[in-house]
Amino acid sequence: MARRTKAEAEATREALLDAAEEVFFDNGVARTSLEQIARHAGLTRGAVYWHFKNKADLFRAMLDRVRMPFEELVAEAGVSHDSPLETVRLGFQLSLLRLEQPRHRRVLAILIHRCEFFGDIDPCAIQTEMAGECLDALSGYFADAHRLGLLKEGLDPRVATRLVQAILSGIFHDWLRDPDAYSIHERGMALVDAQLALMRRDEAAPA
Amino acid sequence: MARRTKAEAEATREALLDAAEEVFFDNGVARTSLEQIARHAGLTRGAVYWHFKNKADLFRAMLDRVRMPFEELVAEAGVSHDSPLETVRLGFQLSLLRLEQPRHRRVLAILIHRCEFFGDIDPCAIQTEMAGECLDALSGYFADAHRLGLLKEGLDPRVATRLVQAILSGIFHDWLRDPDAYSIHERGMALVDAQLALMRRDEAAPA
DNA sequence: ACATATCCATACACACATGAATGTAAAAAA
DNA sequence: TTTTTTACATTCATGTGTGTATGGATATGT
Repeated sequence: MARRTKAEAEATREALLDAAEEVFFDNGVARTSLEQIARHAGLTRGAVYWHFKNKADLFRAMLDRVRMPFEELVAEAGVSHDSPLETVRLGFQLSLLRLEQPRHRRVLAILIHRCEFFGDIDPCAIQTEMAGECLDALSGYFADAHRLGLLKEGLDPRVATRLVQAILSGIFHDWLRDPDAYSIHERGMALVDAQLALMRRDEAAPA
Repeated sequence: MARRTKAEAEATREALLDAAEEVFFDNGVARTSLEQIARHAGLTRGAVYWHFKNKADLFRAMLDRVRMPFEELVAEAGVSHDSPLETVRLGFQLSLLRLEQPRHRRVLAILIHRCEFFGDIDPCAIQTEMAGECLDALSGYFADAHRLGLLKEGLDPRVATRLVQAILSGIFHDWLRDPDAYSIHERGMALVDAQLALMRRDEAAPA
């Protein structure tokens, strides 16, 4: 076929990434060929190999459309709370809200449940990286909370950090196995609020 | 080659499963051929196709060597505690201890991080099933704890259940991404003990 | 002791995915 | 306008895995 204008070329690139999301989600990464992705977008493998080096490169590009670390979410919201515990709640809320967007839901489901490492892609390492960013942010907030005397007596801020991180990771994985079963935002916020209530120092006994 | 005795045949079957564990763990399920598994066991694909119908069947057999639900662990321990919260702690402890056995560690790492669905195997469904068993057990224990007035005032036993389930799921997934980084039993028990302490009703105010 | 079923190796046919090579018509540069 | 890139489609060569069919030697039942 003929050459397209720059805007049209960018549109087909996006179409390929959209197609990749859908086919990867339905069939798994390993079981889908580049031919299937191209045909699902109404194109051929020629288009794929023009825009991307290979399957791993396509996969990376697909991930790049959705990644945004924990702290940027809070920073982008622009609201700076006086209490670090409220900041944690906000970060939680923003993270869960983004998960309910179809694109993020699909891509993360692919990353977690529908691919294994191939080429130079190691989904496990990517997950570890994302979890690490989240952990660093949380540990900072809980260290502040501890300094301000907001945590329950005898509660190590590092333990508090790991508890909340584990809860976030847990509801994330559990929900991702069947995203249509319930709203992760709704159930997740109920759990964080309950947990934060448990970890907060009793109002009757200020520092 | 020649026919083997029944014991020898069973031994080669186990050898194939052992080889499958190692190669699946190293290369991922999709990227490993039955040829690789056979050669790693010092055999050929003929042996594989004799003992197993196909790769999915081999995979299922590999899983069957390690599966044991949450409640059977507690029942097998034989210790019946007066407090359901202690029972939860025991179940947690037994689960984490089993995870540190090399075989369980490898197979679960394969199930969670190194395979996507293929043939009639859906790892996601298997995970959901395992999580469901765990959730059912926990919800029973926390319902009992609530009836006995062991939980903190205002703490819904269903919320408590989901919190502990999320924590278990979270530390499980996080640890499995890098099992050699730390002991899941050690860190996991610290978290459960902290969480149970947070959820227990204060001693000063009995029911 | 004989026949047979078992346990595994070897060989074959088939499908399918990859990556590179080539073709091509239009957009962009000159 | 002419030339050169661009943005794909088409074709081809190669490798690799699967499933099955076949063979062969021995353990096992009778």
